[in-house]
Amino acid sequence: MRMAELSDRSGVPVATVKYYLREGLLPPGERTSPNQARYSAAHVQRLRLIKALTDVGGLPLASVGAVLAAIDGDETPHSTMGVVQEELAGVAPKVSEEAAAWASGLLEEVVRENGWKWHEPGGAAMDNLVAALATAKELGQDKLTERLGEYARLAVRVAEVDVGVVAGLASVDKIIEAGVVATVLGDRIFAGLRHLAQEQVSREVLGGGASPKR
Amino acid sequence: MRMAELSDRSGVPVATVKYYLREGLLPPGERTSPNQARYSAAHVQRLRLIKALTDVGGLPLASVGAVLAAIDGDETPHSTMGVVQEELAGVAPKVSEEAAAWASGLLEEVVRENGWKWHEPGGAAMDNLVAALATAKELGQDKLTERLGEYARLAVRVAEVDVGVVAGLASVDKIIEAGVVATVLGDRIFAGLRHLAQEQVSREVLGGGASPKR
DNA sequence: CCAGAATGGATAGTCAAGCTCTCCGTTATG
DNA sequence: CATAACGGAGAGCTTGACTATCCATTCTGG
Repeated sequence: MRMAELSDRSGVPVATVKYYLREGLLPPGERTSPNQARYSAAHVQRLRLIKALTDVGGLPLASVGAVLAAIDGDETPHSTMGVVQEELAGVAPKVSEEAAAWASGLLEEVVRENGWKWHEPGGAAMDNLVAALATAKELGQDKLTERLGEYARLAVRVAEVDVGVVAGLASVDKIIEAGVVATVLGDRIFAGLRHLAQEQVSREVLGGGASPKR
Repeated sequence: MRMAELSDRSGVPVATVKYYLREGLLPPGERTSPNQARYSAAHVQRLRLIKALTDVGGLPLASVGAVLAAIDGDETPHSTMGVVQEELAGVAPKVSEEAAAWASGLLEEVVRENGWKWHEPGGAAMDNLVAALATAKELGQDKLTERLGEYARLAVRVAEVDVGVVAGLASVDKIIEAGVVATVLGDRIFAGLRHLAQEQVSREVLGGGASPKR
């Protein structure tokens, strides 16, 4: 297919497709003459993935580029997921030295309790978590951080489901793409479910009150 | 205190504080003369909250403004949380008509299984969830959506902890602010824990492989 | 008490992200 | 063969979130 059809099938405007080509997010089509190209179903799928990562996942295009490069590279699923997590986490906001130290200590405890281990510790995901905990502390929300252990135990349960989603897929490529999608969309889906559940539980526990306004 | 100290204690540059004042995110200080003002500890706290919502929560300033207005208004905790969820969800990405219909059906099932009810159904949180599910469908990630029920059950468990965090606080104001923080930071914290857990579980289940690259 | 720093207020400028528009010379197509 | 579509490149646009510059007051330390 050519530009117009690619644009049509993916729902992405022609000008935007050209922009993605320029930025290297979409691989060039197969040349049929010095200045004509043909695109495949893979291009449509790729555009859909880009839309999912940006619109639903909220990733900046630069991060999408990094994730796509990781998918295309022949890394292991594990290391590809590492890239996804780094990009999904983004740059952690800075917090005060002492709050960060306190948060690291708290997290350390949880890590120990759960018997987690790292070959190369750290990573943006952890930096972000530390920043979020430190921020909660700075805002004086101690109740929230006191429950970290409970959240961690539930997070393990969720992660088990996550891994179940990707395990048992046929090809490595499938596993990688499913892993990326499960991680990025999974966060949104779980957050959405949590919000719905919060409303239900809070009505049960705290009692009525008006339903939230639209 | 005056500008310089407010800026210093909150870590927000003077120019930015002035900008927030202009935008109405920060209430004006108490006048001491026609063109001088004094700020209080409440202003410092407010600035910290703004930073938390933008930096950690990733909310645009306009949404922060809406959330702050809801906090300041004398709505019930329940309706304030509704505003937070609306703003946190943002504008749901558009998806195809049929994918959305399918996702709504799937979600309907989960809602029924869990016995959830709404006075005024819908809301941005649900729109977002539907969009995320529809996107997963469009990407062909059926495994993910098949597990929705499991995720929902775990989400309820998480929500129970969430509500436990805010329940039993002394004043209504405390409950509201804690609720906002727990919702916004809670999403980040849980996502972080989930990512850490994913790495642990995937190594156990899928076996080694290199650790993700930094 | 007074020089110099700080303040509040307003306006304009900056920067990055993510497109979108316009050309242009070439290529397909009815 | 006329006209529509294409690819490629460049400039332009919009939004969001600041940042910088002025300026007329108001503080403040020696």
